[in-house]
Amino acid sequence: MIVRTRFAPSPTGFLHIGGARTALFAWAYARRHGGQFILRIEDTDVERSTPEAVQAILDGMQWLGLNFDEGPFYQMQRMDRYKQVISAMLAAGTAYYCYTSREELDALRADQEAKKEKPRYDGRWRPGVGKILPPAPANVPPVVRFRNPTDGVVAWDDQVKGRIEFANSELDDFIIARADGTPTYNFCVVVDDWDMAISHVIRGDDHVNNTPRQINLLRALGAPVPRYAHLSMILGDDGQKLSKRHGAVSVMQYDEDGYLPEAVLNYLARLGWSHGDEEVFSMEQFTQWFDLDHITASAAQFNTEKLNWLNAHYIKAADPERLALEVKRRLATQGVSTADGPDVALVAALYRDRAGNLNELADAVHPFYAVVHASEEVRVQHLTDTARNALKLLRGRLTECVWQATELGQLVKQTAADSGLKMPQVAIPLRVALLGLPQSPAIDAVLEVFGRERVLERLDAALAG
RNA sequence: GUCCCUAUCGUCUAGAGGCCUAGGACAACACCCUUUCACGGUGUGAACCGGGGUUCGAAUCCCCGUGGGGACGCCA
Repeated sequence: MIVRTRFAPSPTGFLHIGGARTALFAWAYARRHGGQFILRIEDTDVERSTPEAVQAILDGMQWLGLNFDEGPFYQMQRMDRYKQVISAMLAAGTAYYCYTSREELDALRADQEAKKEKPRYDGRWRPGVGKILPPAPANVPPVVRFRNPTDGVVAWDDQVKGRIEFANSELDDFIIARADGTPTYNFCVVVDDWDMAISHVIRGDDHVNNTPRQINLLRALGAPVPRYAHLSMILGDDGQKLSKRHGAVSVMQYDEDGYLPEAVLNYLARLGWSHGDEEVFSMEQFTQWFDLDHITASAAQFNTEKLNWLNAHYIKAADPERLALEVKRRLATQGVSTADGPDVALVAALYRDRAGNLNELADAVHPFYAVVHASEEVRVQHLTDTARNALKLLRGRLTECVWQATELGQLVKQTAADSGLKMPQVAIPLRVALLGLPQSPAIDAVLEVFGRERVLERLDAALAG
């Protein structure tokens, strides 16, 4: 069997973390089996779909590197096909016109709710042997309903949840085409999955209840039934359902917040799926390991701390040149140019072990390219008279020496000794003088990367102040 | 209300009847490293929702309860 999976978002908002994981799993499954991954935009809700949302989804997919082999397909461009199938169903008697108005439907629902029954269509326009239908009302444009089987059960072996069964008596004759003729979701999905030869439908858990309807539809059409895998949802950090107020943010927000895509991907891969004790792995590994058998059936809570840890891990391992690009991009938005300073990759390499995210990295690197004045408190505490004297002594020695870390470190150490001070008593004031901060990576490395000229410049400015 | 799904450390999870005195990771805590701040290293504490079965034996299978989630649209 050729594996063909799809990701089918509706463009009513950005690509959020839940959608991203669904896309990731569907993508990985196709990759794992040498199949195809298809992107399909479900834009039949004309009211809420926007081109901006389509773009946002595409951007999110691209940032994550979830490349698709076919698509994007747009359902709005497939209207002719849907209408053709609907006519065929009408002709075959597997679908029928229903003239029940929205008002009547509301009344029916209210009545059923009052009786504590499950609200559903009562089949009043469903044709039946020996059943006399009322005359079609003149000015009511009809909807088209699917003639769902009335008895028996629909069942499937869900690849993550196991066997699921629904009694047909629980299902009603749902609408497949609106009064204006446009097809509805459950219908479009079925026709698309059929036409696109989707072998595995990997999607959110919220679609479990749609599955029996879709299977019935597929059968009525004589189409093959794909395999289904329903992923349980992702809860927010606080255990609450994800919503706009609770962390359902765009994946692009993670870019903005300084996350590396591979960290987000790795985190998402482990949220609801596992491969023994493996925690840190590349997408190459993931696509070799991924399977549907090891997906958790229950909902998972998002844990920002673990994501942060992974992000820091990937930053430590990242190529300094790449880090430099990210840092420059971020500094540029703050109006800071790195053109006149030391090589950004060298500075980034100095700081990558201690940055939690790319924004922190950019902030740490910042003082190398723009004078950052130490706070009054820091100056008073560290730039004492004894410290200043030591720095003056050091300054003199710095003009002549070999500009190399080990050498520079020795010099600082020697200066401390000559001034009757301990190493930190010179190193810390030196950090304050150079970077405006009492902490930095090893002072010898900082000096080396910073360069003689700039070091002397900053030292002079600090000693003059 | 009805239907469907689900339940192992605070969190993500390993676990397919004996390998479980329940493993790993994040977080927490302690110690070590150290030129500051970090990184890192080592170690500690921390869980099978409750009740019934089945079985020689259950975290694992079944039933009930409880908790959590989803669905019940001319939304997707």
